[in-house]
Order: sequence, then C-alpha cells, then structure tokens
Amino acid sequence: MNTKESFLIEALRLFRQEGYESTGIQKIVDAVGVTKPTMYHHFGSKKGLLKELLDSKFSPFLHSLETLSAYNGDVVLSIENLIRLYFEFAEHNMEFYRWFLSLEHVPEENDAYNVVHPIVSKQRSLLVDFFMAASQDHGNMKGRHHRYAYTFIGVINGTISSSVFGLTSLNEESVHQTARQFMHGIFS
Amino acid sequence: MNTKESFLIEALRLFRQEGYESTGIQKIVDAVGVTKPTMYHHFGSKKGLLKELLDSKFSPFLHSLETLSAYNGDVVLSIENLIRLYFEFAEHNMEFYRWFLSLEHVPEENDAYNVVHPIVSKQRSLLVDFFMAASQDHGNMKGRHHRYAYTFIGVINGTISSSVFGLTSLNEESVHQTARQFMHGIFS
DNA sequence: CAACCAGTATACCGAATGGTATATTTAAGA
DNA sequence: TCTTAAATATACCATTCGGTATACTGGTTG
Repeated sequence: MNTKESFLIEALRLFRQEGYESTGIQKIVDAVGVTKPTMYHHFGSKKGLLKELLDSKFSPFLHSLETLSAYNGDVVLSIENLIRLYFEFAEHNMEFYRWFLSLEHVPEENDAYNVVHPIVSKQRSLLVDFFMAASQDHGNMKGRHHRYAYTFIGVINGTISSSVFGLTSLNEESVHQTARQFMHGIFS
Repeated sequence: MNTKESFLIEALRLFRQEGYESTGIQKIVDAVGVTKPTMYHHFGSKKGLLKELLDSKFSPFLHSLETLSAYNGDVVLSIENLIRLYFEFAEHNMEFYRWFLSLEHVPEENDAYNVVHPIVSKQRSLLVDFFMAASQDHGNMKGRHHRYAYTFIGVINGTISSSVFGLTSLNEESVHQTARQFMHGIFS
C-alpha cells in the first residue's frame, strides 16, 4: 500500500472521528506507521494534507455538479439529478461526507477555513446560478434564487444526516421523495 | 461588569471567530483581562465554560421549542410558530447561532461532543415527535416524520445561513415564505 | 561504479496546550 | 475588629503542538 494513500485514509478516519484541529500530526503518522518528516515530505504541512484530502474527494464531485447544475430548461429533472448526485456521493463516501458536514461552517479565522471555504463557496454559487437561471422561466420563483439554493442544500444535508442514523436511506426512492418534497412540499 | 459574564462574552466571540478547539484558554483570559486560575475558579475546565455558554443561551430556547412543538392539531400554525422561534432566536443571537452551526456536526470523539450533542439531540427529538404526532392526522405524511424533522431543520438553518451573508432576512415575511415553501414547495 | 534522488528516520526546536499548588487581595459577617 | 470565604494572581507542571536540520537507505540512471 502506497504511503501517501495510507495518509489520506488514516487522516480522513481521524479527522472524522476527532475533528481536524483536535487531531495531532503525531497521531496520524503513528496510525500510518511512519514518522513526522515523512508527512512533511509528502504534504508540506498539516494544511497541505487537509487540502489534498478535500480536493481528492471533491474534485470529481464538483465537476459533476458543474455539469448537472447547468440549467437546461427542465427544472424538475435537474433537481432530481442534483439530489441523486449528492446522495450517491454521500453514500459512496459516507465517512468523508460526515466529516465535511462538520467543516461546512468552520469559522473564518480557523486554519481550515482557507481550504474549506472555496469548496463550500463554489458549491453554493453553482446552485445559486442554477436557481437564478430557472427563475427566468418560472415567474413564481423570481427573486428567491438565494433562498432556494441555501434551502436546497439544507434539505439534502438534512436527509443525508438522518441517513447517518439509519432513519432514511439514500436510494432512488429517496431521491424522488426529496425532490417532490422540495418542489411540492410536505403535503403533496 | 461581572467577571463571569465577561468570560461568556469573550469566549463566545473567540469560539465563533476561531473555533472551540483552536481557542486557547490563555487567549480568553487575556481578552477578559484576568489570569487562568480565575477561569478555573468560575468554570472548572474549558469544557465547563463551553457547557455554561451553550446552556445559558439554549435553555430558554429549548424551553420555548418544547412548548411550540407540542402538537395541537394545527400543523400550519405550528410550523410557522416554530420557524418564527428559530428565526427570532438566530436574529437576536446571531453570533451565537453561527457558532452553533459550526458545532452541530462535531465528531463524536471530540471534546465538545458530550456537551453539544444533548442539545442537538433534544432539538431533533422534539421535532421528530411533532411530525410524528402531526402525521397521525395527515395520512400523506405518514412514515416520513424523521425525514420531515431533519429537512425542517435543514431548511431553517439554510435560510439562517443565507441571512448571514445578507441574502435573506429573518423577518415575518420570511417566516411565512419559509413555512409556505416547506409545506407547499417552491412552485407554490 | 558514481551520482543522484525520493523516501524515511533520529533527534531536536520553541511555543503553546490544559491545568494546578500556593499565595495574596478583597469584601462581608459575627 | 477578627474571621472567613470568595476572587484573583504568581509561578509552575508535564505534555503536546506544528515543524525542521540532518543523516541514512535503497533504487535508478548516467
């Protein structure tokens, strides 16, 4: 097993279990079975490890998000596709996604902020743009693109959170149910 | 100004700006203008300070939540009242609420978990109970109380998050809009 | 073979961490 | 006034923090 890959695996596990700030480098290198300078050789700094870990998982996701959030005239289909993207990503990277949820609102003067914020920000702006474009075609959505984007992520992350406790699953039925709820409400 | 109150104010400010783990006790006592043993005299430990800070703000809120989440037959009115409670609490304690958002998904082996989790958990279970009771009267809601509770918090926190950036306000109109969106969807 | 280089280890750095033993100040009550 | 207790300070503890100067190893390449 590649040393660098081991770092990414063990760091994710420890960051998820204890938090980024609370996990010392010593604990990570012990888990990998090497010594500190090895970590600095591969990642340069603790923040470098954080960045590489986040990028390695988020790059393909954000690329897909960019594609699926391009408005194509069919709001309903797009919303379903976006929810499915999030659910599948969370399902296949559950430990990572749980960890990311704990970092989503990281304070702006925290070490992790500079690394995490661009990802959160990119994600939000793609969804804002999507709802902005969609509201051109649907008068009743007008002026609410920010609200929709933020609550859309809220609904998705809420569902993913509840799936962590086994209260909800992230299968295709859940995709439709979440989409229907977001579009037509809980009384539909 | 009372020393203990100063601690709560300065600790909140620093925890919110830099995060709980990243803020050393030395920095807090410096901000208050005293020395470390004073902090240990009043709070016993860093975790004690955390707990007192969270409890001082959340106790009245959770008490109101307990009242307003008691199902009384009127789902629509209850949902509006609950949203209003969250929005007013966030509006009047914005710095605190932003900090809380960064703690909501704190990892289970983090120092803060034992203090934060009971609050998160209490909040969730009150809302689960509310939607459980409501679904008895509304057949189409049946079996989805967990989903509704988690997405309800998601929608609320999403709206509050967007208000942080000035993209949404938390006034009475927003209460109605959020309630309508949650109940009837974005196409209403 | 010689030079080089990525990868790793030993041993260390100053600073900060959460926490405390003990002494001093301050104010209230008998 | 004397006693007591709460509130605060001085000075310290062992441990951990993120990070590094230096040396050694093994394999590749000229």
